[in-house]
Amino acid sequence: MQMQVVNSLKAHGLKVTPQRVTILSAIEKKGHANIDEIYKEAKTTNPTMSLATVYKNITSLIETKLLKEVAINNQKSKYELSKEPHSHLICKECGSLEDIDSNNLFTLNNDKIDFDIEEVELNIYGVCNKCKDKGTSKN
Amino acid sequence: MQMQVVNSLKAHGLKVTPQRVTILSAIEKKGHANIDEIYKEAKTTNPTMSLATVYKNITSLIETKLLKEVAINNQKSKYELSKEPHSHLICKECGSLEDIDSNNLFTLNNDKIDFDIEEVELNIYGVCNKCKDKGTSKN
DNA sequence: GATATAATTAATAAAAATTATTATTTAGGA
DNA sequence: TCCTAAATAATAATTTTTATTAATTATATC
Repeated sequence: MQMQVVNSLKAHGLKVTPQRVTILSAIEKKGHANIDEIYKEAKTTNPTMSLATVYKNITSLIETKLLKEVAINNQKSKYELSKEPHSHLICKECGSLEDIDSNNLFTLNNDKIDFDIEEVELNIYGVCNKCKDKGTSKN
Repeated sequence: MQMQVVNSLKAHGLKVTPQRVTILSAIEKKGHANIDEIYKEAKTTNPTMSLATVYKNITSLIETKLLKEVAINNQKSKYELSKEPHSHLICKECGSLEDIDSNNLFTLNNDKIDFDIEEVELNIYGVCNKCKDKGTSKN
């Protein structure tokens, strides 16, 4: 079995089920995938896998920070294994998504990357000053 | 009527309907809003407005670049009026979204912004080299 | 290794979100 | 003002996501 995936589940306090191993392996194989792609890929290994199981596990895998959601304009969210901070090249034609290293990103001007950039978007997630003052209450 | 909104619609070749004016005004008022928020706000002005109309118009307003989708992890997409390139501060507690100027962003280290940054994400949209070579075919 | 128990799963139903259909209305040009 | 294509409201249909439940299973403890 995928020892890396198994250890990762254990390290995050999740039971090691074949479904979870399959889901994580599917994502690992694909790099990034949306729910349907994960489900389809997972079924090749585990044909009895239920779609609801995929949904439920994606949620808990995100909660335990094993996975990361990548929300994308005009597409269903994709999911990736948690890894070093990085950015994405998202193709507006085919929808493909590719990791890029964020480190040397700001030498991008000199055409080192074969990609027609149409739009650059930086999203900063965190906790706003209101919430910081209020504790953890939702509003 | 909202002259600015009316002119904007005309300039983008869309018919000026009260529904569209209402939708754009609602977004303008809110700054950013998801479908439900737009619908709710729009109904205060136009109580007979149909939800399907909101969906359909959001689509055409995005197609004509009058609106921009902001896909967000763990939330429904929000929509904003097209404007100068900028970034967003997205609160993981309350889900609030605030514009920030991208220009002086990289002096951010020195705590000028009252926001606990947990994650910075830069998404670059465009056309990949494959699609560039292939024309406009989808795959 | 066997057992108890809480968590997980498959199957399914239910709910929520989005898109399609259609008859009617309307915006904008002739 | 009239014509026509586009837009709308109402609704149905579809798609996506979540909840329910009985059966199964992972794992901790013996």
